[in-house]
Order: sequence, then structure tokens, then C-alpha cells
Amino acid sequence: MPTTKRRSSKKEVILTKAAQMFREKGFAATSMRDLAERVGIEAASLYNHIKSKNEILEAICFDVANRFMLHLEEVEASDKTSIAKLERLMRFHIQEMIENYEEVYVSDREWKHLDEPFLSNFRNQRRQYRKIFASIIEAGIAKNEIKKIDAPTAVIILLHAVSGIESWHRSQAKITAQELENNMVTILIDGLRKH
Amino acid sequence: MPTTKRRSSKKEVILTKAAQMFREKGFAATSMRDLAERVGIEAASLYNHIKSKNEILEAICFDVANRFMLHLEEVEASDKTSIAKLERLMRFHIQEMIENYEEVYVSDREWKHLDEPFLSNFRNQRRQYRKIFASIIEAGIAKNEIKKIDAPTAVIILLHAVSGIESWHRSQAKITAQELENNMVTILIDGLRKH
DNA sequence: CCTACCGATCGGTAGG
DNA sequence: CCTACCGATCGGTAGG
Repeated sequence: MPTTKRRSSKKEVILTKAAQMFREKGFAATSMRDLAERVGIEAASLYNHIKSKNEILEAICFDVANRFMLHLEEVEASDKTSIAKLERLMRFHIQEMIENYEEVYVSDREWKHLDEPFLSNFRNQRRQYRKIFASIIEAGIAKNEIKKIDAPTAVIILLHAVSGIESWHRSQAKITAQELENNMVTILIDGLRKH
Repeated sequence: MPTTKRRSSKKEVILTKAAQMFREKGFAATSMRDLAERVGIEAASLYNHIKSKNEILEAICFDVANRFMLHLEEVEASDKTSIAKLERLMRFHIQEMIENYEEVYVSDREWKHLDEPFLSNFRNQRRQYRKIFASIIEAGIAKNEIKKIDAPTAVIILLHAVSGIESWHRSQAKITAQELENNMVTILIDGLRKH
């Protein structure tokens, strides 16, 4: 049964190419004709695999959001110190950014173009994610593992610092992914200053 | 002479409103008709003040880029420790992000929509900025003020962490701008862990 | 600063 | 999966 074996492969190709183009040019500036050309078919043929341009964005954004939320809940429930939880979360973010670069980038920067009700849904998941993330930091402060800083501010810094990996990705890296990961964890957890 | 006094005021209104809309919806998704409505004139009338949609983006991006570059050169030439230079740069970034939010945000996220030769020009300024920034960190490592981390990675973290202030801006802030600034500097320079 | 309009391109559909 | 095409909207111009 060779048809079942790779049944949805064309749709996957479309989603992958779309993620690449949405990252390069942005969602709004990517036309369905551009995308079709990259996939190697006519624009009209795209609609045999997807319902609309926005459906592609939805697939990308929620795929990423669900993956991150699942991991966060797993870490939250684990038996670790707060600093160890934070470190694990950050390493996950960094690895995701490296391994699923296009998708994660698009989910982070282009979600504003989602239509309702997906827009509200995504925004809620995002808010919920940050709230749980902040609560882990708060717990660390309470247990005296973490400095008394404003937890939401720390969340913003950690999440955005990681999203900066795009620049590393583009610049053809003089350091390996593993070195990058260790550098980021060191800087964010222990700071720049030498004690 | 009341005409000279506020000669370019309408153009300034257009640039300000455009920065707001480009931030909210992105450059590509903002139409000249949307913008005209916000300014309170017909779309065609915009062209009495600006040459094209792209010219607006150019004005925003290079205004910000020049301001940042000027400040960086001033700090670089100053007589301070590396850590003090870094702290001053970061405080400048944070203040700019708070005071000129729309403009700085657009310059950071929408510059990809610049046309040539502006696109290459902007990219070069950006690369140059990061190179100088990294050299300040390298100098700090050489003088033993800063940990032995990869300087380009540190630059990415510092710059992107600050750009995360958009989230603080949107969330109607429970802390003041000054508290935010101090929190960010602490976290990035001294880290999260309590020693 | 407006009315009137241009050619180009958009996302998407009909029908095969 | 394609050809042929739709109405809507885009950035921008002519002319006043």
C-alpha cells in the first residue's frame, strides 16, 4: 500500500516550504503564487491540500505552541531545583530554535496574522506559558535559589534572548550548537560579570 | 512666519502614524489607505508629503539606526570599564525601547522590507554595530572583567533581551520603567543565580 | 488636498 | 493537478 505510506507528504512539503518563506519574507508578503512556485505546482493546486493561506499559519503556530506547552508542563511537574528547571527549559528553547528554526521563528513573529478565533486562542496559550514560566522563577526566589528580581521581566529576557538565535543561525556560526547553548545558559544564569 | 515654524508637521504626523501601524500589523499588511484614514486624509494626498510607502520605512529605520550608532561610538570612545560601557549601552537600549517604542520596534522587525540599496546599507550598519558591541565585550574579557564567553553570542542575548520590552510595554506594566531597567541590567550582568 | 482612475497582483473558485 | 477566471485591493498617478 504505497499510497497510505506517504499519504500526507505533499501537505507536509507545503507546510515546510511555507514556513521557510514566511520566515524570509513574512506572512503578509508571501503570496500563494510564490509558495506554489517553490512547491513546484500551480497556485490553484495548493487548495487541494490546504483550505486557505491562514490555515497554513495556524498549523505552524499551534504545532509549535503545543510542543512548547507540553514540555513546560513536564518540566514544571518534575522533581528538580528551580534553577535546574530553568536551565532545562532554556536548553529546550535553544534546541528547538536550532532544530526547528523556520517553524519556531514563524510561530514567534508571525502569529499576529492569525484570524479569530485562533488569534485569541494563541494569545491565551502564550500568556499561560509565560505565567507558568514566571511561577517557576517565583518559586526559586522563595526558596532563595534565585535573586529577588521581577519574575515577569526575567521571563521576557530569557524568552527573547533565545529567539535571538536567528542571528547565529544566519551568520553561519563560528561556534557549534552545543557551545552556543552552553554560552547562553552561562550568561543568563550566572551573568556576564566575573566574580 | 507661521508656515516655516511647523513646515514639516504633516509629514511628521504621517511618519508617526505609520510607525504605529507598521508595529501593529507589519509593513506589508498596512495599506496606504489604512494609513491615510488614520492620518485623516485621502490615500492620494499622502503622496504630497512622501514619495512612496517604502520611503516611510526608510525614514523610520535609518533615523533609529543613526541614533544608535552615534551613541555606540560615543560610549566606545569614553573612558570607562568594559562592564560600565555595557551597562550604559543597555540602559540606552532600554530607554530607547520605552521612549520611542514604535519606531525602534519597526526598525528592528520590519527592516527586511526595505528596498535596495537601503536594505544592504541597513544590513551593513547593523553588522557594524554588533561588531563594535562585540569588541567592547572582547576587551572586557581580555581585561578580566568579563567571563570567558563567546562575545557574538553575548551581543545577541543582550540586544534581543532588550527588544523583549515590547511585552512589558503591551502588558500595562506592574513595575515602573526604572525598575524594569534595573532588573534587566541585574539579570544580564550578574545573572539569575544567587551567589 | 480631492476625485477619478491605472495596471498589477492578491486569495480563492469553477470545472474538468 | 491544470486552465481560466473572479472580485477585491494594492501602490501610485493625472489633473485640477
